[in-house]
Amino acid sequence: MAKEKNVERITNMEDDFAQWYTDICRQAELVEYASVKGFTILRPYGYAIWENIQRLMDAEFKKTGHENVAMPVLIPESLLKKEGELVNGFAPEVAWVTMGGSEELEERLAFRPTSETMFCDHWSSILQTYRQLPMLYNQWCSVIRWEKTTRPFLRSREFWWQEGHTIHETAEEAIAETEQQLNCYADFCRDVLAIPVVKGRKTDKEKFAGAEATYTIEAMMKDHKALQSATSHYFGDKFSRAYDVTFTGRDNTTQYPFQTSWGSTTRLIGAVIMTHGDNNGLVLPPRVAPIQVVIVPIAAHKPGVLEKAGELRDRLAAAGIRVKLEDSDQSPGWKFAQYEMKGVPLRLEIGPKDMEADQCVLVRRNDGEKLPTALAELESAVQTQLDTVHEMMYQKALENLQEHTYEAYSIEEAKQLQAEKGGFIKTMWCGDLECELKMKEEGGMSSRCMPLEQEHLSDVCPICGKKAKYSIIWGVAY
RNA sequence: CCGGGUGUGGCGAAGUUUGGUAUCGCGCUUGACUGGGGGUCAAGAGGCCGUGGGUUCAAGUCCCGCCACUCGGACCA
Repeated sequence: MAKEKNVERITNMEDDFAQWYTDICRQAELVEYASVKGFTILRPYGYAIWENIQRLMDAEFKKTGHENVAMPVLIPESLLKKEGELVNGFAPEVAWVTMGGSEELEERLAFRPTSETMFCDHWSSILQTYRQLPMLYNQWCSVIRWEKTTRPFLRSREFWWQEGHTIHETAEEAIAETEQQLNCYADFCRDVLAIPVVKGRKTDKEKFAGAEATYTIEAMMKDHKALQSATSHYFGDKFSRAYDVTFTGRDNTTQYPFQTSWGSTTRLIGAVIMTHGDNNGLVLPPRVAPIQVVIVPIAAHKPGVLEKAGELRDRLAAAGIRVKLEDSDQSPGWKFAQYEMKGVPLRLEIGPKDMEADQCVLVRRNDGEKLPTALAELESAVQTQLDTVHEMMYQKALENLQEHTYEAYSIEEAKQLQAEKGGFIKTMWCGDLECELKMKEEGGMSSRCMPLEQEHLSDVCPICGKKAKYSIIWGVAY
């Protein structure tokens, strides 16, 4: 048997899922801990995934007319305090700047935990007429929240994200924007990350501080826990009023615009890891994989092998595929294991035997299938396999989601299902906070969302027995 | 923030019970042979033992404080 080297340090996900996750983050060279507690460094390979997410998602935002801006990283305390709920929601986790050089500042400045206030402040100075509306802004940046417990990608004191902020003339338009962006996220997860999600609305308890409504997409990880993967908020005119953002309407009266915000973060990378990864390491969806095909030459010293491998690399690169020729002098077996750890969707093996037959061998990361492929049709075969891998990954994740979603008709049943199987538990709900708290306390689950696709499971809330208003999903969340 | 665990070359560990001047594997460097699942051999480089204090002739080892990471919980998106 071959000796195990690097991978021996990866914990099996069945033994300890949390440790498996941490091992992958480090072994696949995605992140490293910084010397500031709770902060992480995104290493080149991890950042490359984020760059692909940014590039593809940003293109979607642009299609619907959004423009990117850059706001200051610091927010004056007085400005942050103008909207009460937002302040209360974020107060425990705001970091402050109190010194400028050696001078104490007259007013302390908050590192942005989110930028609603900055956008509102800006709009209050530039908005004059309904003709300027809507304003559809987005920014890619990092924010700081002083979290107590941190984990790579899932929760850290600084994280990278995009935050969209828009204002509209009417409530209807703003609500439509909120829905559009939620759908944008859900489609992105499906089409780019191969992650199925449940779209829904948050309960009052779980919604964003200051929002009128918060919409969410919830994904299920391989350990059957829930991960909130993006959110979209409708604010009504609450912030507009708090920050005195006004415009002159069509009827020549002063009006407050209606506002939305929506965000997704590097947490999406955590979702990718826990949705697709296996005991050999990362499994990356082809559309965001920094390397889509790794070429491993076999017997590279034999005449013509490296030249042929280089030729194949050039052909694939010319076809727009992200390809890497692994021509180091490591053994082929080492390379196989290494690029499996890094989740590269396709491996291309080329050696003397292949060259005689004018073929190469493609190997899929997700299922290990080896596919002898004629060199003549390499580009199309690779493209087809990349699409196949994406589709297979999505289907597998969808099965996981569906097979671990259960219906419950009593709190005992919900409790038992969660304890024995985990996953999403669907019930009806009366809408009362007490029942939500009871489910948390007794069942150990928080509400994930009230799905947009509402179902009628029964007439009553299984927790209190009163008339049910909504169907709702419960789960243990990250 | 509460509770458990862990900090020893880049990584993983042994050594701590019984104090005596740091060991092993991997990785790294150089060279040769190899090459279709983590190859072989040879010669090398690399360590203020997380940190601050204390006890002692002597501390990786004993005592006290602190810090970081990690697992679980609470809090939180």
